[in-house]
Amino acid sequence: MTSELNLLAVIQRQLSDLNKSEAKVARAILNGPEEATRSSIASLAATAGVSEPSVNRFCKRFGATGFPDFKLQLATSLASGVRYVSRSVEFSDDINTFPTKLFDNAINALMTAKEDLPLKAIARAVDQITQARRVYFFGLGTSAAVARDAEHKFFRFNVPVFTHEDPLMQRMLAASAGVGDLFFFISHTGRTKVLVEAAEIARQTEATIVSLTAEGSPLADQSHCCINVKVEEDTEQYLPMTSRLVQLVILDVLAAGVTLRRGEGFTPHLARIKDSLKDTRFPTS
Amino acid sequence: MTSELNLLAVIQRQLSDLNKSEAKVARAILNGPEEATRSSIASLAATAGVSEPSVNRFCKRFGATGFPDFKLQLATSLASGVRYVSRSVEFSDDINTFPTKLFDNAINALMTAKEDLPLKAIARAVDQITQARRVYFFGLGTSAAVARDAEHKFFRFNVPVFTHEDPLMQRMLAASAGVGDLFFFISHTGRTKVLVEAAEIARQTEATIVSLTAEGSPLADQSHCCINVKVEEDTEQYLPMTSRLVQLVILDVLAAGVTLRRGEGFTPHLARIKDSLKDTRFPTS
DNA sequence: CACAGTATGTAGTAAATTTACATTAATTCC
DNA sequence: GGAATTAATGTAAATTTACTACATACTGTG
Repeated sequence: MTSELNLLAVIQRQLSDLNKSEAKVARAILNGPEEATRSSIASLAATAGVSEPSVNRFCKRFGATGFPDFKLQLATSLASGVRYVSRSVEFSDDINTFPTKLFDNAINALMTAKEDLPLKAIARAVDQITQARRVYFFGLGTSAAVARDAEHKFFRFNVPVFTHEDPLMQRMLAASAGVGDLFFFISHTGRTKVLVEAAEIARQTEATIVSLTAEGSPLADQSHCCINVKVEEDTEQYLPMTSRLVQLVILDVLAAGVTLRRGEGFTPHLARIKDSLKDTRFPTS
Repeated sequence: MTSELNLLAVIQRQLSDLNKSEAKVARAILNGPEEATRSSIASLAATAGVSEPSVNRFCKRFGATGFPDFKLQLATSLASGVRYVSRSVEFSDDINTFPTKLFDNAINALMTAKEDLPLKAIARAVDQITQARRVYFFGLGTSAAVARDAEHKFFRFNVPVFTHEDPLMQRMLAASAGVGDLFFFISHTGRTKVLVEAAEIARQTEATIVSLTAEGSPLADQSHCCINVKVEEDTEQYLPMTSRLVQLVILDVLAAGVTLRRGEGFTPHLARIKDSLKDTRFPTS
């Protein structure tokens, strides 16, 4: 009866506590959830390689009154958009399956991140950015692109923003920093040597260090304010796919925070910037 | 089978075109949709004051294979329908509300985009990237950051990838293109003049033009293959916040597609690149 | 090794859904 | 306006589906 938002995750979590045949059922469902919603108890039992009552018992174990009720719950849970069990792309995937998987993983990551946002750190970062005289966004690799995005966004706020992908430039700027300078480091792992070194250098000045990175990492240790993003990146994947999405949205949040801090009087300024782009575009038919 | 976004709306719309008893069923369902998903065909027939086959016919009329299938669709539609309200940030928002709103909007955008992905265009783009000798990712403004991200990702695939934010460089490279060159243009509006011009120039060569942009835009017109992203950007917002997220995930999809095309034999190559980054990081405690 | 307890399956039963057909209502055409 | 035709609805039987009670097999323990 407890309408669980997220049935697949519950099943996944309890997988180890299940009986042999219940586990078979669980795996069959996790393998093809939407197919399961369309199956009869007989066909699902056949797919799982168990008897029909085993399926029925499985359903009751998960709080349903019976198989039809379970299917309903499953369908509802699936419809809420996302496969909560993050699914990695297999070589057997084709064009009909892997795009959806990647989108699901992305959505999943954002939903998970939304669950416990580090609001205090965000609020603090907004304060510090608002007060800063100059803001430097530093990242390397994939995070460089995130930094670049942040630059474009924050540029709108009249704050002098700078980005540099070059570690040497990052070091030099860090070394010559002073009061009012804010260094915003972006890194998924928080362990990239040259970036951490730049942070260490900046830390010896009067500058403020903010980072968007993993909790407890060397980079976090160097920061006055660390916005901690917990995203379990699929380790089979060879690139941080989902974490950068979360980083981008968090930067959106910071940007929105700064705008709100500026108050309504600031809106015309944004409008002016937007208008200035008008002539660079072909008019809409 | 056409998974309709909002079944109740469809029923409401067709209400006048229905037979007497079908209309009774429709009203019964509209009256208590979630109750309907829990009822048997008999009890719903009783509530509506019609016979069981009438209910069955009603279900088939709305594209279901039968009553259970209809209930499933209804449940799905009810579960997903709720969160389609995108909420914009107000000046009255505080730290507890606006971060969630921004995350919701982002999640929404991805969910909506996932609903109808242009799979044919994606498949085609994967083909063309796989075959290309060289790939150029071009974007301006926010899309430049997306292009940069794509560069990092696709670099892993042994394809020579290039990005340039400078419109002049973009023009020159476009002009000197030839067979085997692929230009991948990224633009939310598809109307940015200098970018469209670069596309026009490239179009006059033997190069392939792929774009990730709005359907029917000038940029799309110049492309051999256009991946169409429909995201209604909140016009009150002064920046394309959500569309770039969708663009990024679509580029992930393309990258995954290319990897799959390469086959399993390619995995060691990716692993080698990953290993090469090892020494640039502080080891995990 | 036997016993208790649990897990799983078999078979029968009840329920729900669908199909085929009969009946009634509505519409058309002389 | 009334027979003929077509569509709409309902009845009842057939079929599929799900559930229950019970039997068997398996697991672990004294």
